Amino acid sequence: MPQQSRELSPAEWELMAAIWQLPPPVTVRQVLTRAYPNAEKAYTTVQTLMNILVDKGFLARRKVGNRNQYEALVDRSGVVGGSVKNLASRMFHGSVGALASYLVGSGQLTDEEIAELRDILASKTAEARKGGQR
Amino acid sequence: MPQQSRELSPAEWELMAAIWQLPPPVTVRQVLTRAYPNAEKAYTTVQTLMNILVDKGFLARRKVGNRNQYEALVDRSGVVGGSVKNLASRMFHGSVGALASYLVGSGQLTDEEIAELRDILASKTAEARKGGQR
DNA sequence: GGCATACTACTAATTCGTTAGTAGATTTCT
DNA sequence: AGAAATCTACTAACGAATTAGTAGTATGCC
Repeated sequence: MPQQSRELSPAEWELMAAIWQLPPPVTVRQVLTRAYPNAEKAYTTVQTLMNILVDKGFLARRKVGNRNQYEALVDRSGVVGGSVKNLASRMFHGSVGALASYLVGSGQLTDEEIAELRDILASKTAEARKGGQR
Repeated sequence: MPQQSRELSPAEWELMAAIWQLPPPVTVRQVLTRAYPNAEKAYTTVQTLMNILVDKGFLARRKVGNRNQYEALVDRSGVVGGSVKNLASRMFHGSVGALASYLVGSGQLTDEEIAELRDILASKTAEARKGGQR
């Protein structure tokens, strides 16, 4: 039975990234070609992984004729959010804010990125002020 | 031989978090007590993991008498940085900035956290302006 | 001195992730 | 039609992570 919303392993992420780029539904062949244009992985490897993703509840599989078609059951931002929360919980006692602070203070951002963030935050702040607290 | 700067697994992180809190050097017993005050893990489990951490180059082990003492060889922020880069590379094509943007835009931050970030960024910006472009 | 406790080194079992092969059915090409 | 390619289902194998037990040695308490 399908387990709910675990985390994507690195190899699984590579496949899901390709699947989110393709128009649904997708086939094993399409995912293989998109994710590994130079056949870095074997067809059956991708097949196995996609079936695991079905078991885990990330993909739906539908047999059309005697071929399988797959469709994403989760969207990218949801999975990203889960992974981020996971990282934050391990490293910052679950505080996404602390993770964000670390990033900003870590010196790993370019000046452009810092400026961009400042703008985003300015609009957020304005928004909060306008909307009030609900 | 000691491998260099891989990533910490979840269980390994728990131990390192305890080790970074304790004054060096530490013993297995100290780490066990700190990380698992209610004996959630067995003594030998922690022992095994700490020896693995030595193999991986995260800890140094020194035999004093016939007891082992351990000392961290990496600091917390370095490991955090590595994990963050790792996450960014998998989810945002390696862009830490994109990860930061996602965090700020994701609605996972409280108003206080947003305000705090805004302040940090403001000072960063001022700093950059003062330093000028070299 | 002897019993209990503690520590070390070693081994083991289980699970998960990753990769891919094989067998058999089906489809397609010539 | 017969050969080649493709697809599915199943199996396998290996490494890493996690957890812990056992045997042996040393330490400390009464």
